[in-house]
Amino acid sequence: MLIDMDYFYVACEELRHPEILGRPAVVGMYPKGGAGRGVVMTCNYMAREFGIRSGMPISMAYKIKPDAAYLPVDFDYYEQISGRVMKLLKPFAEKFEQVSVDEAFLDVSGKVSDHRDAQIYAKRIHDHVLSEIGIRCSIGVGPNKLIAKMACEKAKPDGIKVVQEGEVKDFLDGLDVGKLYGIGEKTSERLRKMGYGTVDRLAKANEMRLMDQFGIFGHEMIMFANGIDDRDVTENYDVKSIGRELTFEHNTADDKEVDAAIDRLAEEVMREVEKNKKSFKTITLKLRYGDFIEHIHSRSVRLTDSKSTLIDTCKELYRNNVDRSRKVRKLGVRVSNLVDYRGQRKII
DNA sequence: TCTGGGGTCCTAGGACCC
DNA sequence: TCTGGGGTCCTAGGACCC
Repeated sequence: MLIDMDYFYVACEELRHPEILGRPAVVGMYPKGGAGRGVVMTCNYMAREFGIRSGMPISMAYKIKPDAAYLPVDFDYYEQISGRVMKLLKPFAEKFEQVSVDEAFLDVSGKVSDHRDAQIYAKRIHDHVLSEIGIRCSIGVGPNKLIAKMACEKAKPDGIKVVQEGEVKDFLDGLDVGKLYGIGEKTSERLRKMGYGTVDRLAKANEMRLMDQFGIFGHEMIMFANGIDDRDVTENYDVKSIGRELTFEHNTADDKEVDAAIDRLAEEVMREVEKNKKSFKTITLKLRYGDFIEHIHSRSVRLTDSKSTLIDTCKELYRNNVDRSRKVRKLGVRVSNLVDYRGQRKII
């Protein structure tokens, strides 16, 4: 089962701002009355009726619907609600895997006997979340993660869709390849050019030809196109990297401004690193220039948990690599190669 | 209309070691 | 004189997902 909260961020805002209920509403990064440089993160279905979509520049949404409710993102608040939802969901599953703030896989293989049973079980979960938290969700049920996930897409909003083993082929046939999980814009364009525009065509594709073009991914795509997915629902997930980024209000070439941003980002990264009790080895600085081209610069150091090492390394990476002929739009700081930090002992 | 931020995984070349 | 194969780690870039 894949359970996905409907328009989660806006739904959270509706909980604490009931006055926006019944209005088109948008949660976005830096809304600033439509003047900010952010995008729509989530919008409710009323806003979607006007053509507003997540990922759309907030300025565009504002032109379409200036009188919608625009709210700034508050990740801490959404995570708090998310924690309550996940705690409610967990007992319904034999194995439970949270995949994002608003999504989780539940292995319920031993809890239900057939598809009717699954439908009833899913409805119980849906109603429980609605009554306890006040948020609606959509639920997809299938023989594996891939089908559950894609069934959930069909179920949205506020619905339940069960796809049985024998229905998988019918469910996938005729679907655009871009709808298949893991196949985005670039890959679907390439597949279309090769004559594999639909999932059923991809399912029967020449494997050698696909692997020649895409490597192991070519094999995986064919498996997915045939509805085959043997990924397990994995309970204990370990974070692999921690990062923070920010977009400047105006593109900049000012070292003082960049340094201040590095200080801030490093501060937040370290807070998260400490919360997760990790040390790190690799430091990555990301630069996006005014022309939208991104570059990353990284360096591995001795295993450390020191904020000053993080800050100094980032500033060095910046000075050694920045292209002075362009201005910087966005800056990112990330640490990876994480190792569990053991107790109070300093790692030398 | 002008484009966010949090992540994961894969690839490929080069350095280095045995 | 010209030359191996296996493996790991590092860096940079890119696709994708939510």
